[in-house]
Amino acid sequence: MAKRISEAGAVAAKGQKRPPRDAERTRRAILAAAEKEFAEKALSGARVDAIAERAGTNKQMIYYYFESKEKLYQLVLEHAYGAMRKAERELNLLDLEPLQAIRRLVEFKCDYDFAHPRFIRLLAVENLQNAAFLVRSQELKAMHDSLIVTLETILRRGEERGEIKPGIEPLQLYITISSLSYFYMSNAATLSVVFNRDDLRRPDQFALRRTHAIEVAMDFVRPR
Amino acid sequence: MAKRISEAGAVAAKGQKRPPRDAERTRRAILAAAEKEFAEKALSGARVDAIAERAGTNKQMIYYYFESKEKLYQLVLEHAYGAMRKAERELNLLDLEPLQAIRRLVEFKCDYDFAHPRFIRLLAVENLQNAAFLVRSQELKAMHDSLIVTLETILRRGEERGEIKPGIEPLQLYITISSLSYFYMSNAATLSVVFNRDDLRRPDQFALRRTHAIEVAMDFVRPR
Amino acid sequence: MAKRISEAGAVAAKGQKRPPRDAERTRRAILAAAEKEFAEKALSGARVDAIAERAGTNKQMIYYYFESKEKLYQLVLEHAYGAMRKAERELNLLDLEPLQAIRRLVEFKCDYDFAHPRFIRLLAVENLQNAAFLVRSQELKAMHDSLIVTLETILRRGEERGEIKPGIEPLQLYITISSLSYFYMSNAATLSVVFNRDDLRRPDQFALRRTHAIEVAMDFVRPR
Amino acid sequence: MAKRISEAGAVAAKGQKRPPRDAERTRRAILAAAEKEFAEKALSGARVDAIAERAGTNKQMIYYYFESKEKLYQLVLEHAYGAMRKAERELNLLDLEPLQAIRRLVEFKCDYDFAHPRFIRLLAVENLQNAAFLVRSQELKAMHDSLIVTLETILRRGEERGEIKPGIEPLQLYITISSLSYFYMSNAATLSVVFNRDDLRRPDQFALRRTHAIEVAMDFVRPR
DNA sequence: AATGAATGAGTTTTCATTCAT
DNA sequence: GATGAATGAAAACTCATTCAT
Repeated sequence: MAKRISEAGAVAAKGQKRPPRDAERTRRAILAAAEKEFAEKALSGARVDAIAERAGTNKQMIYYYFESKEKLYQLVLEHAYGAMRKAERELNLLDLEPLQAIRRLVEFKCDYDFAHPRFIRLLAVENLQNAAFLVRSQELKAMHDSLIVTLETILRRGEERGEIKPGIEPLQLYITISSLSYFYMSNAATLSVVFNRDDLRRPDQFALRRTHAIEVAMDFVRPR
Repeated sequence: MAKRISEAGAVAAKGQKRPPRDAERTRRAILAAAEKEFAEKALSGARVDAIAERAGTNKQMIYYYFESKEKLYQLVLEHAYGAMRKAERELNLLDLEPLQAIRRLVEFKCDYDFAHPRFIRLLAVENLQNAAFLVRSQELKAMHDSLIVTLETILRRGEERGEIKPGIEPLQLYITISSLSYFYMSNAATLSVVFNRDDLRRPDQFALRRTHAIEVAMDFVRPR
Repeated sequence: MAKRISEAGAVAAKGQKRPPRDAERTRRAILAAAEKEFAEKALSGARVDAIAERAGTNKQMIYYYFESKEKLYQLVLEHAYGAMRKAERELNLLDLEPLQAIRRLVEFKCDYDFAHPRFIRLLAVENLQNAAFLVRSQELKAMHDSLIVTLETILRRGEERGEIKPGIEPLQLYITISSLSYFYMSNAATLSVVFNRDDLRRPDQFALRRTHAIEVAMDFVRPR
Repeated sequence: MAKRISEAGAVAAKGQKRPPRDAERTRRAILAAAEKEFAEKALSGARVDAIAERAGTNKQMIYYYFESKEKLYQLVLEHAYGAMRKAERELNLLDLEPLQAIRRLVEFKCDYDFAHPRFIRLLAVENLQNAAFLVRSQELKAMHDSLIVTLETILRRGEERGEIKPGIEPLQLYITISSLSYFYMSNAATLSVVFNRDDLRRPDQFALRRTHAIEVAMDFVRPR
């Protein structure tokens, strides 16, 4: 983008009044912009310039607040992943009946994945990088496997009451529940092309997926 | 890029002797190298230089044979996707009993995903690009939805015989079957970190996943 | 490009002190350097690196300020052509007697062509490109044919007074007047070789051309 | 241009039968193609690939017959320039009456320039290169200034008879006569844009130029 | 805290030329 | 004579990062 000397800086980016020197505001604007950019373009495809422009600020601010593109990515990833984990914990699944808890988890996964397409993309990006940045995150590693323990508890309770098929591995179940909506969302683009369906991401179509996912999960956990 | 002069010129990257001036061989070497590079680094992260080095040739050959990095990516994608579709078609599911057919499809998906990690990654890459290249591929669009028609036939047959639960949507079922192994493979990196399990990609662990996937699918399709 | 670290950063390529971080100065230095490079080597032969070096900056600044080599060329062309047109307008030919006006125009064309060899070359370059960039220039197209109207007025005035031969086409006259010095300057190199005259571009030799050109033009416009 | 292995060389370029192994034919095809390419794109912009394709042969033949791109350019230039000089000599101006000879020369220049736009362009190209290749051409330098001597003779004859204004410099006259059609042709592209006339190169328009050029030259040489 | 200017190291692509058959 | 394959050098352009104000 060529700079034109004369008009430089005369008018603010969006024409909205922006209070000058608001550190926190700038920081957040950069983080939000970075989330979009990284989700859309992956780490290697994201451009610092583009992030600055999206944030309505300039490149230097990114280095001022975040040190480097990679550090910024790391933070974005932690934010996105942490938010999902936080929401997951707030489900308080242990307060529900076993079957209700399973159903609730499936619903949550579906709703979250549908509502957070950028999270889905960031996760895909990070997996393509072999979780190189997730590994380094002390914060996220601390959240570890509490969910698996929770699921284990729920499954055992259900088994004892005869409401849940015995022998289910909590990790496998979690992965299956996650996959049911994640794959649909993460691969919607190619699925749309291959099956000539351009409506998969429409709410009404996703509702069908959600119903289906619940049925698959419940059919699996219920004893026959 | 290190220059190898003496012995290295004689011995190709993989230790096989490479006859000079063999167009077809060079072409294939580039395609194979590109598949690796694109699968590892995505389109934006892949380096033409790196592809050339991996192929034991120089980058100009890439332009000679493939015109551009993007055209090369397109071809790689078509090859990888086409190969999967071909294998899928060769299952001849219509020759099997309905339940056997469903089980066979799940097994195939698991085995294929496990055996072709680069295909999984290329698909993830392409989805991050919103299938921008798949859309342009006339070849792949032609393969369209024959599988969905096949699944529909199988499901109806099974319904009629009372072996399969009525009302199952073939597209939803296909997506579910696909997701069961795909998600496990595509997200193995982050799952490993989050659940502190560095063994998910080991064959024995994947075997557990495979068994689980079959059970989930069969529990879903069987009438209760 | 040699790295100058200590004192060399202070002193620019031409021995003039160059204040750092002076956008306007850098921009102008690039434009001036580009004019030279394009005039000498044409668009395809000009090197972005060479322009940067001539401007005492680095090539990235060229992209920063001008976006691309072609855009830079476009600007250089517009500058050079615009300057000539401006000078032409400032002749105020309508304020002169008809014959004086014609003579004045011939003198101007000679003087301008002789003083601006780079303009001559840029015009040749642009013509080799079939005026591809001039066509796109809104700015230059706006200057259009005011000169032809002016000439028409002068010719008609002269005709009425019996000072100018009737029936002269203003466009043909303008082209002829332009050609008399332009061709001499644009083709001086080959003429020098073919006629074994290495002095054609010397001021004294050009003065002969100028006198000759005036005579040709005046002989043509005067009634017999 | 990417090569597709399968179809390589199966069909000839234009589908016309081309006798294999005809050295002279290939040579000429390359020269003709090169003339077009160099005239269109100048030396730096011309592509060896493009010349080969235009000639319906391959790059290597160019090196086989002409050694290098520059040598090929040199030959093209010599051919084009030599042809013009040859035609000029064949005018046999000394056999005509002085005024007839001048008029004949103007007509010839106009007709030749109009009929040989590539020659005009090659000359412009060579002048942009400061006649670097013309200088090296022994062949062309040998043709030297015979024309100037001829003109001198004609002028003196005319002077003696009182048909031609005394004191005319033959070199200046030759340059003027050359410029009258050359400039019109060489700068037709920019003139068209600037004066909003897209018809300048049409035969009927050029005929007007020709008439005008003759009038300018004759008005100049005739005594008043 | 904010901004525009500057830079070094890449990255894709091009191109004249040569090699092998 | 003819052709396709191969290569080294350079070209335009990009991009993360830092400097100066």
